[in-house]
Amino acid sequence: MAEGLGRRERKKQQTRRTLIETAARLFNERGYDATGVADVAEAADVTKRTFFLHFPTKEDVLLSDGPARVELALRVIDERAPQAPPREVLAEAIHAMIADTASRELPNGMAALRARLMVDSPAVQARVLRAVFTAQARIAEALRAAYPETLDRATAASVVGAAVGAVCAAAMASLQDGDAPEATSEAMRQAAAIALHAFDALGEESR
Amino acid sequence: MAEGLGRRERKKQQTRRTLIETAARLFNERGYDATGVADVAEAADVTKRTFFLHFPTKEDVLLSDGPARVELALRVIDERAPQAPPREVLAEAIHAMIADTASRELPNGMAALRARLMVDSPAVQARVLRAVFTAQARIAEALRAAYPETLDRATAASVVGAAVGAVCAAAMASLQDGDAPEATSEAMRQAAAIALHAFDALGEESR
DNA sequence: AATAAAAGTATACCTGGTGTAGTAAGTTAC
DNA sequence: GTAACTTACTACACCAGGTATACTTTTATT
Repeated sequence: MAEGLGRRERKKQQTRRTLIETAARLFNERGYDATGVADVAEAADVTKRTFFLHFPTKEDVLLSDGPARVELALRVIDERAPQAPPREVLAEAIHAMIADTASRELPNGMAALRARLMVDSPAVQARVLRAVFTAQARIAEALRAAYPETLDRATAASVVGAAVGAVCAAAMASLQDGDAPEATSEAMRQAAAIALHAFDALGEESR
Repeated sequence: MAEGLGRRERKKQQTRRTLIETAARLFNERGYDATGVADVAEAADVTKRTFFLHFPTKEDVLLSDGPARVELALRVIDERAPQAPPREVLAEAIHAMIADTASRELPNGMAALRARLMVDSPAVQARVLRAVFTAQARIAEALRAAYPETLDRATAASVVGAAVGAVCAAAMASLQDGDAPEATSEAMRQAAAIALHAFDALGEESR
């Protein structure tokens, strides 16, 4: 996406990629807490200050694909609503995010690393949860905005919260059981299916 | 609870209470980021080191009642399961937590302060979400353990994740709308009712 | 009264993160 | 082609959250 953006932009993206890869490698080798930002910068041959010009915190280097995934979900909602009913639109948005995670962050091992670091680093766990929470809020708002007559804020927040909460909890449980990637994404899909029954609680016209 | 525990323990609890009250007051007056741990310690007439002997991080001083609330939910599950069906047991546990929040942390303003700080301090938001996530995991495990034949880990994680996710999302939405405390707790109860329909997705014997 | 345990003190230190000013490379205009 | 403008990056000083260590003082035990 957007390739020919001049040498300056290309070098910037290169620095960014190098920082991400270097950080992932060092976190893997030495552990998260034992790897300082200074170490990552040193190994990537830039200064510590440059790291923070690319990522607001140490944890954010693990979340590079997050924003794109949220945009994906918002695009699905924008394209499918309000022709399709809320339940189907939300289902498709959630499934798009699950598929995106499986295709972009399983090959390079980023999802697995993040899941592992989440278990034994409070800071990583906190950052990931905050990203999920923010994404959830944006999706809920987009869904409400797509059906302004039939969905209020609290209801939209509830059904999206239920879906996202269920999917995340199932993913964590699966990963802690040591499941293979395919088993984990299947568990996420099943959790979504279960949570989407929250729509059964709503009136006919809100589903 | 447990009053006569000797002068030493009483003084320790007194120091702890003073730190909590002082921190809450200063956060209110000057804002969270503008108040350093050193300031809180100074105002409470102890050293910075003493603060960290009572609370592992600056954020934790806002979460003092959290653990007790989780224990409450676990006790409800322990007492009511497996006689009552999973759906009812989870509903009662959630309602107990909502009621406890409303009764213990609305009078002293702690809930309101925490909600406010959560909005404009990433660190507070992160810590609160992490606490919720941990609580959710413990409740899911307790529920699964109470019905070992009929609930697997992923399913338990899904329904609890749905319920907790919905309640939290609804609470945040309500608080950001500036609702009064009673309106917020009502929104939480409604969200729980909606999310508990996730049980409809399960087989007859798992509900 | 003597001893042990534990809360709190004093102080130095580490690391994540920011402010500021400057350099050098890349881009744009003449 | 060169001058002028941007901007990614550097260098360095600094702050706040959090930890390690060694010490003092109060409470509990016998």
